[in-house]
Amino acid sequence: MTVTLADVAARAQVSPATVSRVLNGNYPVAASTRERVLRAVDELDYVLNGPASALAAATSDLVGILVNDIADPFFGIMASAIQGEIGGPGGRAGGERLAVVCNTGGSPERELTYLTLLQRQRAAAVVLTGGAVEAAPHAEAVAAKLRRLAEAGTRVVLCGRPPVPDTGAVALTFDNRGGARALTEHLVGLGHRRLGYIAGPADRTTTRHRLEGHRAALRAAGIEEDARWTVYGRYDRRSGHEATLELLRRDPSLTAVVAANDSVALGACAALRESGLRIPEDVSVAGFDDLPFSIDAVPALTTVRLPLAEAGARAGRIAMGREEPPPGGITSVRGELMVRGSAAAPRR
Amino acid sequence: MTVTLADVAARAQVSPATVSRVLNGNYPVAASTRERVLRAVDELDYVLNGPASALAAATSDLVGILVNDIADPFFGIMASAIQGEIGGPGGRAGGERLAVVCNTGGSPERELTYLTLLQRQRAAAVVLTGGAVEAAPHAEAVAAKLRRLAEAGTRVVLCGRPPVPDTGAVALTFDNRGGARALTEHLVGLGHRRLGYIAGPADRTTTRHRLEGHRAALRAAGIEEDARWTVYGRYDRRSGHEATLELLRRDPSLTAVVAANDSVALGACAALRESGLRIPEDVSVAGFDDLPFSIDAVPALTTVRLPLAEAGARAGRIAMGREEPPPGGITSVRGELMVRGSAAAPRR
DNA sequence: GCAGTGATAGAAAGCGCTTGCTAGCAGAGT
DNA sequence: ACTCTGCTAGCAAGCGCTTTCTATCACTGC
Repeated sequence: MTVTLADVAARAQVSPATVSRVLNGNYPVAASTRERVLRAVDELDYVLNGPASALAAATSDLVGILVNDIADPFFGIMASAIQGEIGGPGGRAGGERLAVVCNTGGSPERELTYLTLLQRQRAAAVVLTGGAVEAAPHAEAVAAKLRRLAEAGTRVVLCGRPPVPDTGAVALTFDNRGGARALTEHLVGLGHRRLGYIAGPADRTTTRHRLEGHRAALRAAGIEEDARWTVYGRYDRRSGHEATLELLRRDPSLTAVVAANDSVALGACAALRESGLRIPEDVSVAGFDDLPFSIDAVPALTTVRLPLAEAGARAGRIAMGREEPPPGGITSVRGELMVRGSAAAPRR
Repeated sequence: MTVTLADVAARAQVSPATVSRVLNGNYPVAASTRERVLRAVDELDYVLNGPASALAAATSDLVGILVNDIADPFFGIMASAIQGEIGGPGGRAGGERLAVVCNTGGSPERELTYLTLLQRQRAAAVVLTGGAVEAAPHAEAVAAKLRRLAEAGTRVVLCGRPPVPDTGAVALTFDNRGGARALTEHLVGLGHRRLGYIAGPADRTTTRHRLEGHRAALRAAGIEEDARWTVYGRYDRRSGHEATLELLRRDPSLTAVVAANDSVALGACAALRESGLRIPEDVSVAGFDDLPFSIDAVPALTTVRLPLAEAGARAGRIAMGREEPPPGGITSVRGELMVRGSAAAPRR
């Protein structure tokens, strides 16, 4: 029923071996023969059987990209950049590879299961993006999985994610700590002394690093920490909205709200406005990531731009073996402070 | 080097066949035997060889999701919902399936290539999302591909995409025409008579349908069309920005700008503001899709909400054979007009 | 004119798994 | 006691491809 290599071979009057070689192009085949084979392929509308080929060759052309939330442009932009370099169809990369993105939804179990699924498919490479869950049992399970993948010849790249020692995984880490620190320093420089902070989920590396940067800036400015000023939530708008109301309840005198990311900041803006507060006159707001919509907020969001596309592209190239990994397999990618209208000197 | 079924079998003192049956669970195996096998699997840290299994069983557990732009939440939200139902890891679906999203970037060639790649992998199902390219040669090529996929037993579902006749593909289509019409009717009802329209790429079904709906509303209101009022662009913010400046140049007396989607609308807002125009006092703006950030625009965007998550979930279930396809394999999903602050009665 | 040399093509042995069919065996029925 | 039946487990034949090794053939050079 379905066309096989043998059918093509018969039609082209050559052996299956020859057809295989024409298709893979890694063995000399006379031009005339090649043409005959190609014609037969075309006429029969033959499509290689991926599993069979992967089995025989002991390699596959699958590349997995793990993201925490595919509906979040933060990941979408990275995934897009990675995929662009993987080649996938249309990429300038050589053999066509199937770059697939897997949505973990931030769940550690799903992450692990996807990793297993990818291992099962004998993926050529795997790129993990975004913050990792820090809880020890999970972190260790992931490390073990990555080690095993590497052993099986799968290239592993971490993009915007902290290094995982002893796994052979290349890490392009975002300098969340530094970016957050610069951001808060900017606010402090404007004169803010009472700053609320809306953090992400408590067990994520990204959350911790950004919070650490924020606190480092406060400490450097001699501002004493107030436990009421930090609220944990999720990385979405809704969470920013809720958390802001909570912050306002805890301390109505806050002059600035620093959000874990831009979506959260947007939710914060909405909550502030609903509370009758003007931005930035009454309360300044700052985000993180500088996603495309952030510049359209009114006022435009002061935030930290992360080179998502660049980092993704680089991760993609490294995953494809088209670029040298950084020395030591680890490098830190810095963000850039984007000063815009949502943060100004406090007036109260 | 790598552990195989045979290794597990040896360790559990059973035949490979038995191990396979334990793992697939579709054949009676005595409880004691099963347990012994499972223990061996665990001890050896065995991971099934996907390609081998797919080859032997002539099926795979891969489900492909094609999106036009993975960095666009419009697709991200649908993809997320689809993936949630596919089961993937963590889903309540039975056997674990690898739901993968493929980013075509809106390119017809890539779309075709991904389809081939998926066919090559003998995917269990494929879900195509978003508008299709209408150019005849391409549309036909896609139709042929879908037909072939269906023949090979791959379930094909179109989500937010027009039906493709004679392919056996199930279609959950968005009623873009109706939504657009309702939106423009709303604006016209507010008193607008000179409305600019920023369309998407000219060859997309989505673009055409929305534009048709818009024009139908104008016609119904007896408003004569002006060719200057329509500008084509892409589905992104930047395009909205540029197109708006162009519209303003062509006819500074416009009182409303209707955008192809919310991102475009955001760009339009920015351009209007830069041009010294207030929203909605001087110019009303309307979007489409109602993405999460749209409510945070200032003023909040009047737009048409598309049930992206619901449609995606349904598409996912159908792809998994867990829900009956709609009668005739085709159904239209309606949008809902969201009246918000960005559109008001014209003042000039 | 004959061995030597390259260039091409074929034969065949798997790759690791699934599954139809068969075999063994214990308890049930007569 | 003997066949029948139902439950398990094993055998072995592939699934469709890649790749090593070998064979063939046309030249080349002496």
